[in-house]
Amino acid sequence: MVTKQFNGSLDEADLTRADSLAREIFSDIANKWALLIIESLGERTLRFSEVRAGIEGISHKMLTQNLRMLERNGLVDRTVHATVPPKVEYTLTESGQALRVTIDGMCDWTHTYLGHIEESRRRFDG
Amino acid sequence: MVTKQFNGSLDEADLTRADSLAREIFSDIANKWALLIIESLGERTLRFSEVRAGIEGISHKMLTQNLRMLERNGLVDRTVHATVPPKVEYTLTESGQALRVTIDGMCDWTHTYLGHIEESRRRFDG
DNA sequence: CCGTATCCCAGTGGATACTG
DNA sequence: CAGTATCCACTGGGATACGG
Repeated sequence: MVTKQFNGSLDEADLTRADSLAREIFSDIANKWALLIIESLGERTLRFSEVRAGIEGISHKMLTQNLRMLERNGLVDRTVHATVPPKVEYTLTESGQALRVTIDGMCDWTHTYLGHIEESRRRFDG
Repeated sequence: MVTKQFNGSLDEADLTRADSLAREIFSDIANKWALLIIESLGERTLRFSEVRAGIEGISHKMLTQNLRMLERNGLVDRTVHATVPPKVEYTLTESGQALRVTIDGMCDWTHTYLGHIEESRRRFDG
């Protein structure tokens, strides 16, 4: 980008691009299944079927779709073992681990405020 | 719950209930719009229309719906000023603030790994 | 076992209009 | 200005089947 040679910082077009990219990534990742998959993988390496078993209610399709998305964004590594039957393993990358830490925070939050939330719901619903 | 008097910990039924509740809360909150609303509110108090202006692409309906949900779960306070025209203000509660901290973490993460992600996508798509 | 493709329905969410 | 309701297009996501 030509304007960069005139100043060290990003120009407006770059900022816009970076923002919209950030927003796109956020939209990819800020969904229930993606977060649950990351949380479920944790520090382990799991097979497709094991991830599936660990997440109640996720369909085959949603799991595939989200794992692909996470792989594309570099959050999980996918290893195919050329055996019969095939065996495919998933594991979090460094960036995946980094995100997991923040998701752990969300989970902790949920448990910390469970009581508050239940009570708030009762008040609201009544 | 009767069994509680026999031991200090939660019985199985309670655990199941707490888990499914936690899961339900997680499903409520782990969606793009809810997270963006919380992040956008930050430490400020904003009117409905101001929140809307701050979040590109959110529809009137989605904003209302998510604000209601957040209010119900006790993450935002809603104050109606009985003026003409009406003025409704939203602000994060203590629990909302606590969750915001973890969402800030996700945003930081996004910006930290922006480069990694872009490159990973290029590799994947090619 | 894992992945992709196809079909199909239910529910999400946008647009619009009306109320307080 | 904010909320609710109605309508409807659309797609998200489940079920299923087949391929590697």
